[in-house]
This record gives sequence, structure tokens and C-alpha cells, in this order.
Amino acid sequence: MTSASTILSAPVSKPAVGALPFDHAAGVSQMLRALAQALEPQRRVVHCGDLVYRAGERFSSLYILNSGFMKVVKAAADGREQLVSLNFRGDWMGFDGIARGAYDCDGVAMDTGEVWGVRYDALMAACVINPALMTGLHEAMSREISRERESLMSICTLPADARVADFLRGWAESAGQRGLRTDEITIRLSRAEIGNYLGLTLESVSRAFSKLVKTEVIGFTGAGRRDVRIPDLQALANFVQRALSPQTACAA
Amino acid sequence: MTSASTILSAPVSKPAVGALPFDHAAGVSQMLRALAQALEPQRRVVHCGDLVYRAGERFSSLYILNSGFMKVVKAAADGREQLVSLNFRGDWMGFDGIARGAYDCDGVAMDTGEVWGVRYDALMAACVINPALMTGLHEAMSREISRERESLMSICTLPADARVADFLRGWAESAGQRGLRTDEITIRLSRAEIGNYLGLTLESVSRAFSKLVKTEVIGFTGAGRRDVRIPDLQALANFVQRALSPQTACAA
DNA sequence: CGTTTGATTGACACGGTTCAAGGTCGGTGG
DNA sequence: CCACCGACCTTGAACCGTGTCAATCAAACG
Repeated sequence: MTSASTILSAPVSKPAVGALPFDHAAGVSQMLRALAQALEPQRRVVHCGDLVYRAGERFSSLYILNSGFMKVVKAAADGREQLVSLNFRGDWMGFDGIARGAYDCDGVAMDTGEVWGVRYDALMAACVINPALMTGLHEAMSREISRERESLMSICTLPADARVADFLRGWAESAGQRGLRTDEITIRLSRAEIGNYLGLTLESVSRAFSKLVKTEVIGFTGAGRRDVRIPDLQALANFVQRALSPQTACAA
Repeated sequence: MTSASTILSAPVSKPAVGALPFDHAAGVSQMLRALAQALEPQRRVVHCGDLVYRAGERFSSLYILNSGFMKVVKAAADGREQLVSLNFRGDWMGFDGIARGAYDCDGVAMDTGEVWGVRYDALMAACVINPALMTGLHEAMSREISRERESLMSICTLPADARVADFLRGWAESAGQRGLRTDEITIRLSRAEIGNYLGLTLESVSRAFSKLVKTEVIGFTGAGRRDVRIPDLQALANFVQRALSPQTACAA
């Protein structure tokens, strides 16, 4: 407990001002270790398609992804479905359940992985003893809010091509944070899922990919069209900018 | 402190299952009272246009709206701006700052009102003493996440008319939660702001309003076109459904 | 190998943006 | 008090980006 009590305090108070590649992976590992130590999380191996929690179910636990890849889907009373979040190792899920006392989304595994469930009441109790846990939790919620706002801006202000480009940029970025290469990524979503996430049809997504390939800012590597090569991340970002103001290409 | 220690526990565990008009206002009042008691928040009177916090500023406080009306705006490095959140009495603001250590949005007053600033570190300390405070905080963050997902779905899945209709429905709903009438509301946003929020141009918003008036699901009351009469909230909701499936009008 | 699922591409229609021209309201000063 | 002004809203017409529908193709799978 002594070690846990100071865990995360350093990365918390010093968020490495402007630098994105601050040690995200280390922070995640510390958080997971602190949780394992304080709470005996319920570990569960999941496979592609498994539901970790579902909309309407009584809220009792938050979930942290130890490995694998998950999506969060919101369903409306009419048939509409909306992919609202994509999650990787270290990400928390289930925050939506806290306020209402019931989840209002489905958490779906997209891959084989391990999810840790921690009872909310137990977590609260642990937070009182170990404030670093609480801080870590709040940061996770804060990140989720910021991420969603980022998506919103992308969807509201960018044309289809740029939305897809921005999506790829974001994916590469989060791959980088997890220590993976950013110049060769695998998009583990169908065109339809990407489209749903970005407010586009699958055809528009497909056309956007084609255009990005033609413009040379991305390329396909594998046989399926899901392995993307990104020779230059900055070029991707520039593509987004160009889509906004075709004439004012160079700002910085 | 004895009174504060049980505050919110009842409304939390019994979210009044399907009924929206559970006593939201009472919960807000209790929360504000608990904060005032535990933390001596820094009270500030704001006027329309005032910035309560701004993007880039070092994070230190969260803000709670005691009265008035505020918007949260996110600005991209290029000129893009996105209205990401609208806030009323009892809403918290500034969550976006927790993770990065700096806010990434502007909090802007849209009206005269009073905002309470509470230092985050002091709040954390108080949470340890009074767990109800912590619970209330988490519920507020959870609500923010859910709200944003709601917006995302609306924007991604609805045509222009329905988006505006859904926006009005949501506004009326939150007016109702605050104890105001839901059949006569005042939209304190310009067409341009609504458009930005919904991913539309101001012209599209204006046309949507006109169509809603022509369809009789809303009407204008005041001289300016911002006072909206909603004779039947259900009719508004039906309009949204109709926009999705023109033939399959009746589901329930 | 046939079947199935997902991706690509084309042709066309439609919704929403863009551009432009008034119109209305509220405020300010002569 | 009224004329003027600026901010905001409405409406129309033309254009264009996406959605829709449909055909084809490629890869995965039993």
C-alpha cells in the first residue's frame, strides 16, 4: 500500500506539458498494478463479439482493458446504432453507467483480450484510502470527455475525406502511445463501422480511402484493405488542413 | 458534515427508473449546499461574453454553475471552432482540464449568472472526507459523457430537420428538469451557434425551424424568433422518428 | 470450389451548403 | 420621436458533396 499510495502522483502532476509522447504506457502499467494490488479485479478473457456489459444492465462495475480492443455502441429506442468509443489497453469503460445507475451502451470486444472488472463501490472505498487511484480515475474520465469532443469537432467541421484522414491520424497516434509503430497500422474495423463512427456511409469511407491512396498520403500493405501504411503522419495532418482551405494550404 | 455525508445517496441509488422528472433540482441544490459547506467555493458573477476559463490555461479548478447559462467551445489550431457543451444551473465545467493539466476549451458565459470555482486539489481532499461529494462529482462526469454521446448520435444519424427537432426536445427536457415549463422555451443561442453545435449551417437551421413551424410541431411566440412554443413534446419526438423512416411512421 | 462477407467503383438523386438578396428587431443618436 | 444602423433571421436559386442503388471484385471460410 505504501508503494501504491504514491503511484501516479508524479505523472499526474507533471503531464509533460506539450509533448504527446510522454510515457503513456508506463502510466497505464502503474494504474493497472495499483488496481490489481488494491482491489483484486475480476479478470475475464473475452473473444471477438463478446459483450462485457450491455445497455440497460444495472451498473455495478467499471471495466479496464488489460489487452485487446473494444468498442462501445449506443443503441436508440428506434433501430439506430452509434459507435461512440474505441478502446485499447489501459482504457476504462462503463462510465456511462454511473449517473443513471445503469449502463446505456454496450461494451463489445473486437478481439481476444482481457478485461478487468472492478466494482464501483469497492473502487470508491479504495479511492478514499489511495487518492492516486481517484486521480487516475478522474483523468481517465477527463480523457474520455476530451476524446469525444475531438470526435465531435471532426465530424461537425470536416468533409468525408478529411474525417477519415483524421481518424487514421488519431488511430496512429494512439498506436504510438501504446508503443506500436505509427507508420504501419491495422484498422480493425470494417468500413461500415468506420462510417458509423464518423457519420458516413461505408461507400464514402471506401472512396475516402481510395482518394488517400491516390494522393499518396497512405498506402495499403496487406491483402485485405485494412493494413495501412502511413509514410508521413504530418502529410496526413496536412491533408486534413488542405480539405478545409484548398487555397490556404500552408499555415505554419 | 453529518447532513452532507448522506447527501445524494438517495437520488443516486434510486434514479427513478424510467421517469425523467425525478427530482433533479433537489439533487442540484443539495450538491451546491454540500460544496458551499465543505469548500467555500470562489463565487463569481459573470456577464454575457465573460470567459470563466480558457483553453491552454493551467488547470486548477472545476466550475459549477449556480445560475445563468454557459457554453463550452473548443478551438482547433486552424481556425475551426466547435460548440461542445451547453450548461445550466448545477452543471459542472472544466473536466477537460483534469487529464492534461490544462483546459482545452473555453468556458463562456451566455448570460448574467454566478459561477462557483472550486480548487480541484481542495475538492479531492474534501472527497476523501465526504464520499458523497465524490459520488456527485462522478455522476456529473458520467452525465457529461452520456450527453456528448447523445449529441454524437443525433449528429451522425439524423438529417438536418430532425437534428434541430431533437435539439429543441433536449432543450425542453432540460428546462423541465430545472422546473421550468417545457411548452414555452427560449433558445438563447443564435442560429449560427445552433448550427455549429449540430454540424449545420445557420441557413439549414433556419430552414429547419421554418419547416417545424409549418408542420405545426412548434410555433414562435415572441417577436424575435427565439421563443418557441412546443404544444406537444411527443409530437416533436415523433417528427424525429418520421424523419428516419418516412413509411414506417408508427413503431410503438 | 462454391459460398459468403466485405470492399470498391460507377451512375444518379437528393439534402445541405453556398451565395445573394431582402426582412425584422433592437439600439443609438440626431 | 423617428431615422438610421448593425446584428440576426429568412428565403431563394444554383451548385456540390454524400447518400443511395447496383454491379463487380477480392478475400476468407467451410
